[in-house]
Amino acid sequence: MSEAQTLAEKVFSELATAIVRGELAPGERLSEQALVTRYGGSRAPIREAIQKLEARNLVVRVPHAGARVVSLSLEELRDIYEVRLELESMACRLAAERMSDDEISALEKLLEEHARSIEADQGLSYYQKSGNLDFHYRIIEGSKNSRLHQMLCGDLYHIIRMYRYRTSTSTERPLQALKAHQRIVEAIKSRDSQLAELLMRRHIQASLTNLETRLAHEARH
Amino acid sequence: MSEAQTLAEKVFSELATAIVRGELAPGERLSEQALVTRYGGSRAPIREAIQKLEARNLVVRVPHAGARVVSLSLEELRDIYEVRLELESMACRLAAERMSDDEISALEKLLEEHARSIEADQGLSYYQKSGNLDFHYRIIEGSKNSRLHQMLCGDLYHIIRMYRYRTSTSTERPLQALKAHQRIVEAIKSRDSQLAELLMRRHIQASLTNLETRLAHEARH
DNA sequence: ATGGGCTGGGTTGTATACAATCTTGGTCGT
DNA sequence: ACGACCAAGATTGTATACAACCCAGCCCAT
Repeated sequence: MSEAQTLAEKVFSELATAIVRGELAPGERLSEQALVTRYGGSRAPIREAIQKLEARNLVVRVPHAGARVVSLSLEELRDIYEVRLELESMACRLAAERMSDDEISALEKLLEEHARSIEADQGLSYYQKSGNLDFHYRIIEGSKNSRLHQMLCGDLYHIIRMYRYRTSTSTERPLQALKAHQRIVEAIKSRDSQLAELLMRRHIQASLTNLETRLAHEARH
Repeated sequence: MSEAQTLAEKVFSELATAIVRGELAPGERLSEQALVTRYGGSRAPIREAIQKLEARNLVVRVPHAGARVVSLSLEELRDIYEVRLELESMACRLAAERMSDDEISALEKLLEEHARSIEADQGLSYYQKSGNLDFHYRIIEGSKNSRLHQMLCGDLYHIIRMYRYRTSTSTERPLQALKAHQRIVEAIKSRDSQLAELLMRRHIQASLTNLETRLAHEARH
């Protein structure tokens, strides 16, 4: 993802992916000593890495008590999705107003690739893991709002991806999602910002209800 | 604002207020050594404090080059306000749906106090500094969305307040703002979430244009 | 048996020392 | 004179050592 200019950044990066992948369970404690023996170095850069994780809301740190991998309640997760829903709808509206024609045509090509990927049946997981995010990522970039980009990509997506990991979307969703994406791009292409926002809102809301049913299903496990 | 359980938190708190108040100019460099001699302690807690500041986007840190107080371009400031506009409008919509009747009546009383404050002419500055924020703060809390609260109060408001400091609002605005606040509360009381959102959007947009004209005026100074 | 207090171990917070990197000033060459 | 290179100084990143604090387990009293 990024080149580690310093040891602290490197450790941070590795820990972040480990948390997102679920290799470190939510609520699990992060002992500085243990991390030192595992990743090498000394406690100073490890502490810095942990603090960077705290800044991105991936761990919770209480003074004199240590750091734990964040463990979100269903309410908190709902809160996050609620915010994401609003921000990404906003991003889509702005993208419809601000994306260049070149960016839009590049986006169309991306969706064509996705369509082929899905037909091949092989790239189903590829689409879901990287492609879907890639689409949303481009929309966010298209908003031309750096702070919005930072909030969505820096702070929220890690957590969302973390909780999406276990809820591998059903086989039906990729097609459904692709169609939604196509309609969104269509709206963007015609510079209909209101429609673009509305479509994105519904698209994300669908994924939210999807997640909720899965979480509810898992809760009664 | 908060009780400092550790030296790092204390230094962080002091530095944060210093930055917000403009005692540390945007772009000014923060030398760890200098901070040690000023605030006491050693470099470890100072570094931690600086990192906390970075987490809240109050300073920018580049590896091996040190930390500087954030200096926002007009575009970045516009981006931030754009996001705040959306999030706080959202908060107002949610507040209209979720605030308890008691909270709403408490809000009404707050506005009555503000009205008296303004009439007394004395509390004009009080209103602007603390009261206005207090109103918005209660709306945000009323949204019952913890992450939204965190983003608006934790990340965005420090920066907004930092740049509002020099642009002391004109004497006319408090009255105008109070009226807007009253209309908003009215909408909330009647549980008209759409109207509440719209009113809040316009209210913030007004303050945004106000800020923009002041910044433009200052730019040509 | 149960609840409260205390003590020992371990963890985090802080201080100091060393290494790696950047910056600044000067010098040299063109 | 101007620009590039180089070295010294200063600053940040990292390592190690010490102090303060929390937590678990045990003991004792009720």
